[in-house]
Amino acid sequence: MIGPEGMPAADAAPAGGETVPGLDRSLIEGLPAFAGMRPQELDRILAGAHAARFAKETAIFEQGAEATSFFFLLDGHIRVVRNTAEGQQVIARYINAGELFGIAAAIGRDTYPASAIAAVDCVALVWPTGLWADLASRYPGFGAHAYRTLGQRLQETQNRVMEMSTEQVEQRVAHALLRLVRQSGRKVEGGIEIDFPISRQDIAEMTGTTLHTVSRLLSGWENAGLVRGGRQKVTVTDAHGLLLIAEGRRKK
Amino acid sequence: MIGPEGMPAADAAPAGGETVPGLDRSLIEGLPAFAGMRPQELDRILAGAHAARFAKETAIFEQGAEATSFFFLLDGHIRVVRNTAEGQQVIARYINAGELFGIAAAIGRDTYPASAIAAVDCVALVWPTGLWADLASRYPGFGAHAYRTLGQRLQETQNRVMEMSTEQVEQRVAHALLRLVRQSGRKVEGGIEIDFPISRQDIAEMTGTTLHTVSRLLSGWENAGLVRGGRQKVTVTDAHGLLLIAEGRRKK
DNA sequence: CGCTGTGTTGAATGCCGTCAACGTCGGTGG
DNA sequence: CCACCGACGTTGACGGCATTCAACACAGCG
Repeated sequence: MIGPEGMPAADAAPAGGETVPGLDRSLIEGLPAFAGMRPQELDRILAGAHAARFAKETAIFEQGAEATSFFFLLDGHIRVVRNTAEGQQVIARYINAGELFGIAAAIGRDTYPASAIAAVDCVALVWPTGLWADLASRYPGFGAHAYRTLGQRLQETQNRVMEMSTEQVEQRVAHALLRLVRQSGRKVEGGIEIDFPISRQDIAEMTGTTLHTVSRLLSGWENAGLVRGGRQKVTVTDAHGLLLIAEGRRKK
Repeated sequence: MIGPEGMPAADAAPAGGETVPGLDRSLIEGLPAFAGMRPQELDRILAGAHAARFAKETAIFEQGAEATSFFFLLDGHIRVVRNTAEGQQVIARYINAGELFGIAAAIGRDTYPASAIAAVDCVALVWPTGLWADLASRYPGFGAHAYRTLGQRLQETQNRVMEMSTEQVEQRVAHALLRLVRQSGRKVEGGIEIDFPISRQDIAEMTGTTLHTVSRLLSGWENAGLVRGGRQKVTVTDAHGLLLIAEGRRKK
């Protein structure tokens, strides 16, 4: 985990945050997105960025807004949300520390296709969109990593379409939980806990169901000893058992 | 439409087809994917490719196979299909003439994430995967177009997730039909026809439902004068009426 | 100490998947 | 050319899963 230590607080920062002088290359060196770069290249990349804090439950950018920046999450967890014309919302994915996000520029868009909400207090690097082409071409490894990320997200999204097409709600929720603990899990005694606050409603919006159904399923699983619930908290205590449900091979 | 005329037939070609000498740059000049390139650049790009024919209902590549090539569809329509572990299949999208496909290389994959099946007889340009990095960096416009395409597909896929999360089957099928006629429609008297053979089962696999439900819906819409059906054929006769259904604003 | 957001649980409705049977078209081979 | 056969399509009946409606419990916070 990348801590915000030494990061000057920029409370109530405007979207895009405030410029923070003296970003240290140790923040990003060794991370996959910046692999294989020499120290002075890292400095050059950081020279175009500033760091910003985003308080829990604030929007980092909004769906439909002009894509003025792209981001790299240093610390925290972000919820990417899409709103339908009718006002319903769907959670597209969660972003973890170490991932690029808001890279509309990379795919030639000029507005953000979704909103990004800080699930907890977050710290991110922010670059102006105009720097994308420059960075991607000057540091091919960086661009390649970004496009690989994009490809992975496309594939994950298609997996989700497949799940929604072929599986029952119970299996989809189980799959979603397993994905969450794999991508954002934190070991605690007795299981793996999802590392950020997540409500039944959130899980419902990830799986295309209702909070009622999610609540019922979690209650049942808790009785069966597969998970432990809590307010905006889920701990998986028997990942293997949950996998059986996810794959529809449960006994009953 | 780009015709296969003058294209030497390469029946029973292996995946990847047979090399066809003398590809003419007129095949691709003026197309968005190759916009802004000088004639000799087009020739250079074509020098690395060969053209191949793929007979209707044959596989151009298979999910999980090593990604040895990437493709540009000159003529025809391609069905991109993903298979679940349990043997069910889901149609990820259709590819039309003028689109790149099989670009696993662009996102750093070494196997194809889905299968590509020729929905009709097709003609495609084929490049070895190893040429991707070269082409994308030497001709930035080409790379940018490919990544834009990728981004559009990601967004379409996410739209589909939203539809499956928030809409009823009836609306999803209506949306799917509208998308098909918009992307692959051919004007006929009395409406717009989907330009390739498509069965009720295919539509079901696009929308996460069953052929029975699709059949019932199409029958109903035919009685209401919105579409005309046929064996592996659908013609939309009242796109506006269908849009009302798609958006859930139908009278009854 | 009340208010709001979150979570739980019961009951009823209904969409749509499943099962079943039949009809129809088109290609193929005799 | 015609008969056959398999793929595709239609329609009815039934039932189950999950949403919807409703009521209540509980926690955190001002």
